[in-house]
Order: sequence, then C-alpha cells, then structure tokens
Amino acid sequence: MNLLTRNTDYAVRAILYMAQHDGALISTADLDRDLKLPRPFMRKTLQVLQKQGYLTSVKGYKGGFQLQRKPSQIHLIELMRIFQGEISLGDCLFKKKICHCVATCPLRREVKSMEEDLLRKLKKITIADLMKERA
Amino acid sequence: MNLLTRNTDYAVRAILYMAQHDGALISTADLDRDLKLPRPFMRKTLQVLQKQGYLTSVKGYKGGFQLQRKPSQIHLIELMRIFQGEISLGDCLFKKKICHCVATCPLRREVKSMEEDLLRKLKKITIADLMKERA
DNA sequence: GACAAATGATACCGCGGTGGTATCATTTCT
DNA sequence: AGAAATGATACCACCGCGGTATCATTTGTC
Repeated sequence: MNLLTRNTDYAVRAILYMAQHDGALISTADLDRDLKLPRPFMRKTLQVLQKQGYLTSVKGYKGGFQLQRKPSQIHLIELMRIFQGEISLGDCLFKKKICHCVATCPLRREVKSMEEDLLRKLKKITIADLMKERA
Repeated sequence: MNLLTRNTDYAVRAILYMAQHDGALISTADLDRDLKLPRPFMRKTLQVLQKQGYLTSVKGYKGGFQLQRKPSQIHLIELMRIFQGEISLGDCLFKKKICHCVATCPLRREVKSMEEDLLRKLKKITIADLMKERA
C-alpha cells in the first residue's frame, strides 16, 4: 500500500529542492540532473503545481519554474489532495456504489477513526519540517 | 485509498456472521442470502480461510464452513495480512526497486511513523470487538 | 533570423492489482 | 440418481498508476 503516489512524492522532492535553492528559477533539466527523476513525468507534475499556484513558470531559453510560497506554508496534505484526491482509508465504504453495506459495514467506525488520526498527522507536516530534518 | 480490500472485508463479514450464529455450519448459500455477497468470490475467500485454519469445511449436501477460533482470538490485522500481505504505507519507499531514494526519501521518517501508529491500532482490533459494537 | 532550450497542452500506453467469473472434479445427503 | 455443497484452478475485465510521445509556443544566444 502506498500512502503517497509518485506524483506527490516527486512534487515534494521538487519543491524541497527549490526551497533549498532559495526559490531560484529551476528547470526540469536541473531536477533531472540532481534528483534523477524521469523528466517528462516531472514536467507534468510541475505544470500541475504551476496551475495550482505553487510555482510560476518562465518559458523559453533559460526558463523554468520558481517556488511561490514559503515552505512553512506548503502542507503535505494539500499536495496529496492535488495529486491523489481527498485522502480516505475507506473509499469502498462510502464512495463506490458497488458496496451494499450502507450502514452495516462492520469496520466503518474503526477505519474512520484511523483515518482521522492519519489526517491529523498529515495536516501538521509542511515542507519546512522536511527541510529541518535533512539539515 | 482503501485500507482493506474486498477480500478482507468479506472475510470479516463472513466470520462475524458465523460468530453471531454461534459457530454453526454455514454455507456460501447462507452468506449469499443474508449478506448479499457475490457467491463465487465468497467461496474463494472462505477456502483461503479454511487453508489458514480459521474454518473447517464439510463437503457435500448440507455442507459448509464452520468457525474454528474464538472471535476474541481473531485479529483484523491477521486477516489483512492473509489477503493483502504485510501492511505498509510506503511500499515504494522500501520494496520496489524503481525508487532511487535509497536513504534520501524526504518523507521516509514521517510515513514510517504513521505506519507504526496504524499497525498499533490494527493489532488491537478483533472480531469480538466488532461483535460488541453491533450488539 | 536560425537554432536551441525551455514550458504548454494533450494524447497515448503498458503493467499489475483488484475483483471478480467459469469450469470441472469430488463428496455427501436425500 | 440427482442435487447441493466444497476443492482446485484457470481465466478475465476494468482501472489507476506511472510514464512516454508529440506538437505548439515562447525566448535567449549566436
């Protein structure tokens, strides 16, 4: 099981990298070189972050992306929501129509409780926290 | 995201049903009728539980399955391990070879911590707990 | 102005896991 | 004999994830 998809993982790494370079203009070529992440996929990821307002982009020669928000104001869970949708541990329990459980899911309560715990923790984590850790 | 697969979910429901019927002999037809779960899939699930020692089976006319363990001794996490493998929130971080993170995964520590929390909770849940809840 | 290097936008695709179904063999009660 | 059950196994469809490919556009450098 994966709490994070690669999209989210790459987004975190890219933003972390940019933050550590003091918000300089960074191209996917830079990220490819230093982080060894698949370039075309990275591009797509960064374009999403740009549309979501985390980055600005500069086209053309010497172009790239630039971080627009303070690391302390970028929460992991927001990135997860962008790339993975609303975080839930019990999709089948509530969303999908296949399930006939309705109100009879034996584990409804337990799963919900664990989900809340998880969300509580996720909401606390920011890019700034990750920078501190690696210092 | 799903913490539990349908396999696990169905196993829990079936065992719960059997426990509530005081360990009587139950056929997939019974489960189909009362729980409205897809019969052939259910069969496969029950066969696994039988091989794992949770159930015994009786073949032939009026045959079926019978619960072999006390509800308080059946832990949810064991069922999850049977049908889903070892529970982890960071498969990509450790198992898969694609990841070049090695020791550089920015979120390694956080994910691991949340995983431990989750496991701690999961280990406490037994079928007996679920029976109490619905009483 | 030509070219290279970058992003914008979009379409496409392969793989594996999940959630099943189908089939045939065997056992057992009526 | 036949129906009803499990045992064992093979097969399959869908979908999300992770990724590639392509073409258009912008922009600095020579």
